[in-house]
Amino acid sequence: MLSAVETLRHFNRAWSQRVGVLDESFLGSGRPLGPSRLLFEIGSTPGGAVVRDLRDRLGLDSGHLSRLLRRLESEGLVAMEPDPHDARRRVATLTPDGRATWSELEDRSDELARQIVEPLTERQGTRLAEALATAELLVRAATVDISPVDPASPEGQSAMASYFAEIDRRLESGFDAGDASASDAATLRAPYGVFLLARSEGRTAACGGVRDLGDGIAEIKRMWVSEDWRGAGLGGRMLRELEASARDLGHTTVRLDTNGTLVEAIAMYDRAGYSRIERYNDNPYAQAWFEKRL
Amino acid sequence: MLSAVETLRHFNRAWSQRVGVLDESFLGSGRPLGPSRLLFEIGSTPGGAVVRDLRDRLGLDSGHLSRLLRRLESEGLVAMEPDPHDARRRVATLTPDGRATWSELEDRSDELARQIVEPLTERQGTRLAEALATAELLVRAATVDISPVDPASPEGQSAMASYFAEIDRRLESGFDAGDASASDAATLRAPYGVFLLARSEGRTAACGGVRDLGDGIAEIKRMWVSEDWRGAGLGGRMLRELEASARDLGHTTVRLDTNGTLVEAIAMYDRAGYSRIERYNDNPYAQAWFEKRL
DNA sequence: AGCATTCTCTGACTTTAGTCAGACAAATCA
DNA sequence: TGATTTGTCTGACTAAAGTCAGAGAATGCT
Repeated sequence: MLSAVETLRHFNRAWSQRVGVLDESFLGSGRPLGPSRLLFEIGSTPGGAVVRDLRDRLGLDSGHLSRLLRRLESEGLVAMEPDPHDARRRVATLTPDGRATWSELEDRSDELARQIVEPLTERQGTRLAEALATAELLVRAATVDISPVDPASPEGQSAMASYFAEIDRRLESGFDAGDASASDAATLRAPYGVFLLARSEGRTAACGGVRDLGDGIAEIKRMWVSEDWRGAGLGGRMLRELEASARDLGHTTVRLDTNGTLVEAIAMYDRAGYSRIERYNDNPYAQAWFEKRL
Repeated sequence: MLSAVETLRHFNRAWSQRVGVLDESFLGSGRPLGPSRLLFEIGSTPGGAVVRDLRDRLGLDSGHLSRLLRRLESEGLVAMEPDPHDARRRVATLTPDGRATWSELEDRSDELARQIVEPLTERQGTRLAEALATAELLVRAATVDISPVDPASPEGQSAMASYFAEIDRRLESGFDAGDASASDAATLRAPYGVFLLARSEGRTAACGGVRDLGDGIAEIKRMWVSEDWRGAGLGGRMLRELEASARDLGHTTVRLDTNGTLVEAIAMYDRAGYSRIERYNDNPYAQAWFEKRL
């Protein structure tokens, strides 16, 4: 039996040999690969793509990208206009011609995928799809970027809002956030707290905060994992990151509370080595309280 | 739920973004990508790589490849010498320096894979490895090349030998091939027969033959799937290809016989729409006889 | 208001990658 | 044995990719 690392290397080799190479030759027919990829990326970004983002996503040099854009522009495939919110930025959108070319690329890419799936029986195709979906979820989970953000920033606020919305949906009684997000903005930050965001491809996958309760005790709050990410172990990872942050901030114990409805959360805390303790706060929504020594 | 094609496209995107790109930047540090890949390939070929094979495997133009080799040679990483069996060919082998550089590439590639696996828990790592192994098997199976070969050719003979060896191993009574492979070489070929080989990366994955029994009836013989390929549905695909060949050769019915020990084979014939018939030959090793109208 | 920063773009390159024609030697086929 | 084919190599290119410095406008920060 091969180790996970070896299996991954094997797979990568086989995959890039079969699919990757085909992909390139398919995408870049007529046009060189660079412009094709760029066109594809612009077309896949609803509402037009900011040049800056394209640079990050494709990992291109700014001069290089600029020239590629100019090329697509002169071919009449994309149109550039300044970003209304920030006149330094420029937004690239597809012209009708560009959209047509984009569709061709789409079709070709579909065709390629079909070539792989087609020789398989239906059962095998399903098995393949399941395996790839699992692998994708795990690989994405392994590569999410977890880093601290300002809880008052737009990103932070929007993550917090997602958390409140879910709690409200899941608790029978509903949930009234009140001015919670304002107070969080004050407590979940340095010097004794932190608010972490897990991001993947610019989208928020999970969040969680640490605040100070005094006496070396920290409290984990607002922990939430996006629907798309359930089952990828992201909750566990976030929890570990939060604990590590609490330790770094000088706390020796972490506590947290939760509602009985959130069964997955409770199971996770048990697994992570938390023990149940007596009520330590007056949170009306809490029904279980946990603690773990760091 | 996404279709298999969509899932595959999704996966491909996520994979090449995370692993593929990293891969390139890892492999090609210091040296450009082309020479690195070449060096890697030469080092992964035991006993040195024939230039011709490298060209096929890497899909390079002969002039281009020649120059890349010259470059690695002048850096003292590879040594070229004529192939003793065919003085037109040249064989590239790594020098000690080349082997050291190769190991670095290996390590870096390992390191990359580890970066993906590491953030996962052990259970998740195992799940990922299983998913990738499944996916790899199926993708490989989907992309094997099945084509007719001369049963007397070295490749054909070696496939046949694998078949005989397995039968001998699996039948309690053992199996005496006798002059079977000589007579196969005569019957499993045009105008009324054929011998198909399934190849993947130059290695034989499966084989099977069709011969003429007269009266529009064909017989499928010597069907065999390599150990490495069990469970990938390659047997079923080979069977379908053989039936198609028989049809193309003008036959209207196919028959085959098998030993009772080969239970997977029997199950496959049942699934593929074959019905059991009376003994139609005097094969002493056969215990079950099947037929299917095309 | 002034200074540093961000964003995009152009100019002026260098490196890689890839193509095509043809030379030459060795092997294969008829 | 002579004509073909196969395999490698060089020459002479073109195209694509990528790098680096710096200009100029817009924004953010204090």
